[in-house]
Amino acid sequence: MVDLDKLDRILKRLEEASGLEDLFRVIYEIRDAFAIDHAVYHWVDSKGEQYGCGTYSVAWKERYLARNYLRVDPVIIGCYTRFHPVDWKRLDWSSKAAREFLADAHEHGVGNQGYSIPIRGPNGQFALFTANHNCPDEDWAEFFEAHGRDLILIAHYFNRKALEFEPGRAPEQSRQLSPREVDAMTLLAMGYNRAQVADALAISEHTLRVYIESARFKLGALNTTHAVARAIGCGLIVV
Amino acid sequence: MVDLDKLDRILKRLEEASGLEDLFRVIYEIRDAFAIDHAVYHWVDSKGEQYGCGTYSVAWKERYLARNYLRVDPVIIGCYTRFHPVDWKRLDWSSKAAREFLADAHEHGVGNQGYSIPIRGPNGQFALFTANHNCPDEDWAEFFEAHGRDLILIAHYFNRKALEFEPGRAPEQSRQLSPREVDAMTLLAMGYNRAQVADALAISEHTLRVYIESARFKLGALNTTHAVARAIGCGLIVV
DNA sequence: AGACCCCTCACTATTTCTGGGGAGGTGAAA
DNA sequence: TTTCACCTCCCCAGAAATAGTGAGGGGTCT
Repeated sequence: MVDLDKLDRILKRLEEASGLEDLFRVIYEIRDAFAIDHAVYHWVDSKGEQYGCGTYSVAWKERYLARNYLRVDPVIIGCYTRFHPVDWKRLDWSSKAAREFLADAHEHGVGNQGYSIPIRGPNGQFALFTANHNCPDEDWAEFFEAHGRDLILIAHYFNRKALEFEPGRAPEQSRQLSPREVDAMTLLAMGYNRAQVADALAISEHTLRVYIESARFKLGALNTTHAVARAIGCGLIVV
Repeated sequence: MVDLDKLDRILKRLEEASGLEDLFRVIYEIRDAFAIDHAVYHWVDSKGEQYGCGTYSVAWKERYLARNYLRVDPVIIGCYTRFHPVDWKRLDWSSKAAREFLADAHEHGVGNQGYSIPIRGPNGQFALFTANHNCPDEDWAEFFEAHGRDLILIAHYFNRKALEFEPGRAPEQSRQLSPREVDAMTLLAMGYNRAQVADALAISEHTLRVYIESARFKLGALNTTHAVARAIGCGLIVV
């Protein structure tokens, strides 16, 4: 087990990190401290932008992006609906695309065992912190039994720094919707059309339109569907 | 400082909790273990529903609900846009409503010092874990310097259980979309209109429409916006 | 007291989406 | 081998959303 001093040092290093390069250095330290093959922090934006920081090979990182694996990767898909950190074995690898993805990953040096921790920040920010290794199932179970808590803390501190470095994320209060706008977005997300929403809110359809347009404007959305998608992605409404 | 055994015991208790009553018991243990006046877990839904579990007096809890303090409380408002755990002193107490709220809270036994940890789960779930006490600033700074990490872990485990107990959050992976449908939903969620999506996917707009209708049918959605909302909500697409 | 945001309502013309149809080809699983 | 889900294409009429304006009353914060 990683002793407290080691964990302490890693968290301190994370706290003191002053740039993305520092994070990149720390991720290697984490890998070495836990004696695993790979440690990876993977930021996924609600806009679909992503930022990875990890010990995977450059070739694999590029391939991941080039093949748009973000939309296939069961780790992303699985963790997105979970709070609990998850062992890769418990994810859904049944689809053909997922199996091909897995095979491809193995060929690029990704180990067979994985443990991923979902992390969420304000405005629908989402990230994953993953420990990856190549070993038998029993060893792996032992590993995350022993280090699960450490990894949660590391994931938390890592994301904290990553958010800090992310430009244009601090004063993002602009993305707040007024109560009426939230109502409108919520009902639209529930499948009602404008006439029904206006009726439900007991306002004229003209008024409703003003809300929708206003919300669209605030969210920087191109149309109603986009606005609803963003509102959900940003956690402004619940579906 | 709380020794490891104590933290260990609390986390174990949280892991093994089998009902909301258990959580209620554990929150008192946490308060005693850290020797503070209050410990509170506060779930806030984007719909405005809330669920509190803490050592505050019943009178204060009722007053909080009755006065709809959720919309006033600077702790909620401040933490909602932050990832970092936050000392109450660093929040914005400048508005009149906030100062009145604070005075009212003090009168109901809430201590002057607070340290709140924002926690987020899937589907825009949001909760706070708060440590509250009555003491001088220096003592408080020392407290969360010493116990910040413990509290993060406790908050994480607490929320994990709370999500588990929440009905209607069961794994609902039943509805799967075909790759093309996922593409279509994704691009629609990104704000493209049908012509643009069809163009991006290099298919005719008619074909695209078949995908959208098919996805709509599979998701039991009433229209495109609804389908996109559900696809996001079910984690079928990443926005 | 002025600035600013929120809520409410109105018009017109244009573009886009929806809900019914029908039809052929491919590939994987049973 | 058949079945079944998937991908691709087509028509049309009616319903819905969008763009570009406008205006007035209410509240809150500085």
